[in-house]
Amino acid sequence: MVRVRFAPSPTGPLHIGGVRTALYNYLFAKKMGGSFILRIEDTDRTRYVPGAEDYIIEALDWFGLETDENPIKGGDYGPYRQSERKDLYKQYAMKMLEDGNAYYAFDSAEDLERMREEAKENGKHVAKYDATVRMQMKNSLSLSTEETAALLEKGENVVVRLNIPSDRRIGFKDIVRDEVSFDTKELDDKVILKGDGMPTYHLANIVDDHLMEITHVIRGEEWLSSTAHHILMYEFMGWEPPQFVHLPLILKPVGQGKLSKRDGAKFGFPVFPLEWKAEETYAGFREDGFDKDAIKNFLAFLGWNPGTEQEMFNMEDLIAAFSLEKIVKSGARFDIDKAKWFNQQYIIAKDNAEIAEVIKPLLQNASYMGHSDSFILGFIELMKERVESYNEFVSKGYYFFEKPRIEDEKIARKKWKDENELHFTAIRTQMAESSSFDSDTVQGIIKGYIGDNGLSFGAILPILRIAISGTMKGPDIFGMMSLLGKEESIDRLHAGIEKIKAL
RNA sequence: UCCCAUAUGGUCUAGUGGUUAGGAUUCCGCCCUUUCACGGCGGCGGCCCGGGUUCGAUUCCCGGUGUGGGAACCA
Repeated sequence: MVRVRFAPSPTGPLHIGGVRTALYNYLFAKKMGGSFILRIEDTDRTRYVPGAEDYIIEALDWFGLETDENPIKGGDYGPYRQSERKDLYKQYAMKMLEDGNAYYAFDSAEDLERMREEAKENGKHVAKYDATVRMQMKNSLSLSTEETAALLEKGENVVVRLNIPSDRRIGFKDIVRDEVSFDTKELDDKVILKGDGMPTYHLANIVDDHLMEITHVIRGEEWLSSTAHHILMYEFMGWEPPQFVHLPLILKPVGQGKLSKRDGAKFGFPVFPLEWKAEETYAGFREDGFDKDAIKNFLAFLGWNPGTEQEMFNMEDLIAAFSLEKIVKSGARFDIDKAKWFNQQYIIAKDNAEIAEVIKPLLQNASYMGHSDSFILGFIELMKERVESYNEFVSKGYYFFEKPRIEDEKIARKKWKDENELHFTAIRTQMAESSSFDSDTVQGIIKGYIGDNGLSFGAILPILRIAISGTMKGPDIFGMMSLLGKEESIDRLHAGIEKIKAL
């Protein structure tokens, strides 16, 4: 039975890279008929951000990445919040202590600082708390039993560190990267239990993954370097380690480094699934009008591909096609253009009624009230191929709900001829007299008039379009007029012509 | 600096000891549409570098370089 977990830390809003990690875990779990677990890694009390856990849950919920076990609904392996498992970790730290695989250390922040300074003076570029300095530090290895007991009694700066063996090669198999190995002399004696009694990530992680019977650890590549520590800890505990899968990181669109929360504002696109409001506000894909399925499809392809040329995948197909072996090894730059393209494709393919559910609140926010469902559905049909986000239905299609602003003044001026006055008066009269006003009828009236009077389409259509919608860009003019209705179309034609004349 | 990982058009990627190195996106052009968009067609653009093995290397080997990550009582 496959069991995987998504284990974010509630230190702020869930990053889009975290969403991808969650997605891959979910896809793998579903593919294998296994369980997908949410575990909250809140062991750092100084970085805890209220609301972050709710945000994580809401984001997963928005994407429909349902978890089988989580802090809210529980499960057979709970609790699922590490802060609630505090006592558990201590036991295992004690076990490692007893076996000599860990030791107490009593160094103060100043002691550690001094150690680092000295290392630097000795020409070392990296200062690690390891076998080379271990015996010069204040710990249960360097101190006598009595001294140790006294310091333990005092209780200041007491941490538990891993006793990393020297001269060993720790190797493991990563499903994406194959064999990876580290020399233990590169590894530091990591703190596993902190002064406040909380475990660090490393301890909590292996204890929980073991206790929760996690079979595959699918996480970001930033963890690759500490995996040797984890393997060693599984060994110390006599536990079977899970399979490891380190995902390539998502990089900035341009420049150096991984995608960060600042990049959103910098490049003008969201890097978070949902909007996050704190001292600063960070944009969210949802609020920016992205479709959740489009984002999932986009994210799935950032670091993975099925090896075929298909790239539009619904969840079911994605689950069927997904495999850990096809995960790409190198980091992927975040490309918002690709995300927008996926979004547009999804909007076009989406059922109008479904789109209506999403955009109705947006229309309300813009104070566009009181429109019938059929009007909204007709509006969606006309606009869906012309927007790349849900929000653009409102920003680009505003003139379906209020009087248009003349945007293409230059074209209007250029196309305006005095005789248009006469033509449009005649057209208005014909429209007023028409008993029906469907798209074909409107088209018949306009084209008929043009034909009967030996005019060119170019003499009439651009002015008509600008009068109705204010812009040269937009859906089929006859469809728009029909949807707007006879009264409104005639009114706009009249008012529009007056405005154009005055330009 | 050390360790680990990684390297195919601008970006996301497929793939191979002999291929015109494929797809997607972006950009450009044409067609469709007397608008825009969608769609269709076409184009620009690529195997990190240097050695070696080989009849032949983008592919295998060695060495560089670039890039990413890590080197916390953070995750």
